Amino acid sequence: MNIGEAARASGVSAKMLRYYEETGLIPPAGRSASGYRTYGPRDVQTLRFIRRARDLGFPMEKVAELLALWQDRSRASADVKRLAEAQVTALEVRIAEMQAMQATLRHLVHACAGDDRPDCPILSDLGGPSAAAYPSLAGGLPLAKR
Amino acid sequence: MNIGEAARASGVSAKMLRYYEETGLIPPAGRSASGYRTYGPRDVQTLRFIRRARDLGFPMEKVAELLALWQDRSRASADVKRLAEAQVTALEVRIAEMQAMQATLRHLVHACAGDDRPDCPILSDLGGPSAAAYPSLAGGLPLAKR
DNA sequence: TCTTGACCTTCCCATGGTGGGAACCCCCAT
DNA sequence: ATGGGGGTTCCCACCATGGGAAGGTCAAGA
Repeated sequence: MNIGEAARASGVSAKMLRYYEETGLIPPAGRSASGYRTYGPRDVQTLRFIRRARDLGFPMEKVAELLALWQDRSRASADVKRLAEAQVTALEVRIAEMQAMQATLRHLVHACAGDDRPDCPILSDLGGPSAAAYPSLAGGLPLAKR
Repeated sequence: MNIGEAARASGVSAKMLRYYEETGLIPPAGRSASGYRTYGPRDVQTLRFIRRARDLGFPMEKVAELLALWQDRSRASADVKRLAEAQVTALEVRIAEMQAMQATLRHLVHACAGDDRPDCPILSDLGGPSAAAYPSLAGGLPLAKR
């Protein structure tokens, strides 16, 4: 299989395949005589594993750990579970942060007339000197990706 | 006020202050004879506005729009409200994605013994050929920032 | 007056994952 | 032999932020 086919079969883009190889997440693929990367069904399986772990929100670093455990036949399932639980917690934190933002926003939206007059509690709140309950310490929130 | 003091007073780091200026979000600050940037209470208020909008998860682009509306005395509150509502929706989407991940993860965690044996449904699921309900199309999720 | 330390300046680099695209090579079918 | 659809490497951009180097400035205390 060439890189494009492996990408289609695994759901990981060719671009990412090269990147994963470069960063050492996966070992260098074999090469054809003319320098093309070649992949087997086993590689595709590994890539699918990675893809799914990413889809569950694991950062690359954790994906690497999961991958290592997956390939270690003498692993303890407790180690895997720990990673998964940590991810659940990480998600919880992020979700809570965003929900706090949402609560504040909904409150403000509710108070805004939304007509053609300039008075707007949303702006006065953002601009005001008040200490207002801001969810601070949030993340940059790259809203919308892929 | 020098940049450090303005940073402390507004909650925006000096680094970000320079960056906001560079990208045109805020106009260039005045300069002292020796080249130091100088800020007044009004600037601090603007910075606090920006900080709060960021804390509500607005991306820079939207912050710029909010800022423009804030400074436009003839704005229609409807425009502000629209922006805020869009942000609520954006957050909703992200939250839903993460909750889907969490649901899948919790399910898997629940099924894992978490002892010293190697058998682990989490790994078999990630590695398996099954189509399993993966929340795909999620974000990169830069977990943990600031 | 001189030193010291806390401040400021600009400039470059890194992050995390991903996509875009240029410039070039290779393989197969017509 | 030619064209199109692969592949390869390399660099750039995103978004918003932090880190740090190299050097100029300011104010307080000796």
